[in-house]
Amino acid sequence: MARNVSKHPTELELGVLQVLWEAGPLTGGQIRDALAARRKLTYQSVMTILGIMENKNYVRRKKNAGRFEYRARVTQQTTSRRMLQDLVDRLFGGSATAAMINLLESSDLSEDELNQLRHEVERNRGEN
Amino acid sequence: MARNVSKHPTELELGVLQVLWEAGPLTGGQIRDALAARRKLTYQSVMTILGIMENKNYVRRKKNAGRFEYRARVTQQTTSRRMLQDLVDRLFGGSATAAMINLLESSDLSEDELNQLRHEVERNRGEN
DNA sequence: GTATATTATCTAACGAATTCGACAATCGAA
DNA sequence: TTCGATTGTCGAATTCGTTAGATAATATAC
Repeated sequence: MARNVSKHPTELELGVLQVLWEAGPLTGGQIRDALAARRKLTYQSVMTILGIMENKNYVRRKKNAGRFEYRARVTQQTTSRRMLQDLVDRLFGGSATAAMINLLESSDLSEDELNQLRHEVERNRGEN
Repeated sequence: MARNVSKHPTELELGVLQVLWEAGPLTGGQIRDALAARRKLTYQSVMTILGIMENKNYVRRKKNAGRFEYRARVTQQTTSRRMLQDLVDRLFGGSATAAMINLLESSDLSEDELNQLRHEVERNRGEN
C-alpha cells in the first residue's frame, strides 16, 4: 500500500555523497556548509539525512576528536554506473547503444569529445 | 518542509506511459491488463494513477462509446531524452561524453553495436 | 429484464522523503 | 569560568507516491 524504498540515492542523498566524494571525511557542520551553495539546510536537516544514509549504508561515521566524521561507503564510479544502468534498463530496454545514440543526438559535442568517443569505441572494438 | 514534485514520470507512471506508447489509446481496464505482467494492480489503483497523470498532463482522456480512452501526451523520445539528460546533469556534470564513456566501459557491446555507434559518431563529426 | 461484470469516483491509509524545532551536551574563547 | 556557538538526538509536520476499499453507475450476457 505504500511506495518502496528507492534503490538509488535520492536527490538530497546524492548531494551529500557528492560533497563527501569531493572533500573526504567531513563533520555534519562541514557538510552543511559545503551543501549550502546548492541547498540551504539547517544543521538538523543535514544530521537527519546523515542518519538515514547511515542506515542505508551510504555513509559511515567515526568519532574523531569529540565529533563524528562522515565518509562515503559507496564510490562515485559505482553509484554512477548503477544509476545510469538502471535508467538504461527502464528507458531503453537495457540497450546501452540506444541510450548512447539518444545522447549523441541530443548533445552538441565538440571535435575533441567526438575524438575521445571514437577512440573509446575503437578500444572496445579491439577487445572483441 | 516537504519534498518537491519529481519532474519526471515516476516508476509506475512510466509503466503506464510505456503501455500507452506501445498500444495506443486504451481504457483503464486495458491498461490494467497490459500492466499486469510487470505489476499486479486493481482497476482502482490504475484509475487513481491515471487521474494523477492527467493532472500532470502526462495523459489525456476522451470518452469513446461510453468509456474513457487514455492516450499519452508526451512522447517516448522526449521523455527518454529529458530523463537521460537530467541524469547526465546530476551524475556527470552535464557531460554526455563522460556518461557515454561510462556506458561503454560497463557494457559489453557486440560488433554490430560498435559499428552502429562508430557510424553515429562519424555522422556527428561531419556536422561540425 | 434481471443478474453479473465493467467502469468510474471518492476517500483513506501508509511508508518514503524532506525539513526543522525543541532540547541537551559539549566545546572554545574571552 | 561562564557564556555563546557547535554538536547531536528526538519527535513531528508535510507532501508525494502507491495501493485499494466502498460505493454507484453503466454496460453486457443470458
